[in-house]
Amino acid sequence: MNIRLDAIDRNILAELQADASTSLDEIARRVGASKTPVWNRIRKMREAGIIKGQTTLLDPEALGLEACFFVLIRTSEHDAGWLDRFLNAVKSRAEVMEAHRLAGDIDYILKVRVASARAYDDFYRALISEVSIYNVTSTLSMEEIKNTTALPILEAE
Amino acid sequence: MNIRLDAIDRNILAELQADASTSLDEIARRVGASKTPVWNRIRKMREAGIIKGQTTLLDPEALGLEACFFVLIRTSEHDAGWLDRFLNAVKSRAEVMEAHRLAGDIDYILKVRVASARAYDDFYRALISEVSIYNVTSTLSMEEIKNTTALPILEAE
DNA sequence: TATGAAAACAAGGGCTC
DNA sequence: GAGCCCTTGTTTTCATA
Repeated sequence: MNIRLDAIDRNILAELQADASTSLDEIARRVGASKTPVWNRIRKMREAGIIKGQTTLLDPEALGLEACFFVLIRTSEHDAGWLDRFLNAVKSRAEVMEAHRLAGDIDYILKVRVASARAYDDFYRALISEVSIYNVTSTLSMEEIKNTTALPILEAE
Repeated sequence: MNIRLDAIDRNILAELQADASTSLDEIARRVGASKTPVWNRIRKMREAGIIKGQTTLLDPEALGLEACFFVLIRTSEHDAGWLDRFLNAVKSRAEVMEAHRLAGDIDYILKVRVASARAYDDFYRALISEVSIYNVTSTLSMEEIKNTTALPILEAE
């Protein structure tokens, strides 16, 4: 699983993150190598799990997803049954784009995309009816300043 | 820019989100249409801005990005100069994956991916030296429960 | 006449030497 | 690093409702 990445590998990854539809020839030209080695590097990084897959990015607003909420959750319950129900609810709902367990006084944070404030309220009611939650703060995003899928590529590991 | 999406369009988008490398033939088979109409629909949705592009998803840990922080920011300053510096700092730093302006008592939230707590501290110091911030809460993610780029495809708009 | 099936073409990925 | 093959994206043509 662990392979060391050199400067060329990192450049290839940066190109693939920027646009997955860039042709092998073009990537090879940009990183200063030729087709075969570039393709072999990509294959190795895919096998090593560094490259997880390709996806198509869509515009949320064009799909009618006008609202994005961040949900800060504090809970008093930490038993296995509660956790199972919570994880299941979070993973099964497509509105939940992201969910993290946090260190500190907030236990969980969710990022939820929905059509409207009304749709968020439906989601919220469904969630708290499935799992009891001590304290929830729902915060509407007024403006998406930045949202990138491109991970920073570190200079050296 | 605005086009109405029917059930087939939405199925196509769902397939493309799940895996952008799926071939046209395969998508056509799955949505119950043939190649030409599927291709025309994809082209239209690209022109309409619904499809924004393709990207490659990488594994953060394999890239040495072991730490993910959520940064809750309250600020006392809201003048144009401050805002410019803040937006510029956020947009130019590759560690910042996501930034939103919020409604409510937290003004901004950032999601930041870095190699370590130490690297986060470097980022944090650089940020507050560029822009003065009234109150910052930095929270480490202990576990990424869910993280998807696939937007929910609503049944009807 | 508009839509989809199907064939033709071209480009690019995957593989070998 | 050069080159081949074959899949697949892209375009055009043809048929059909």
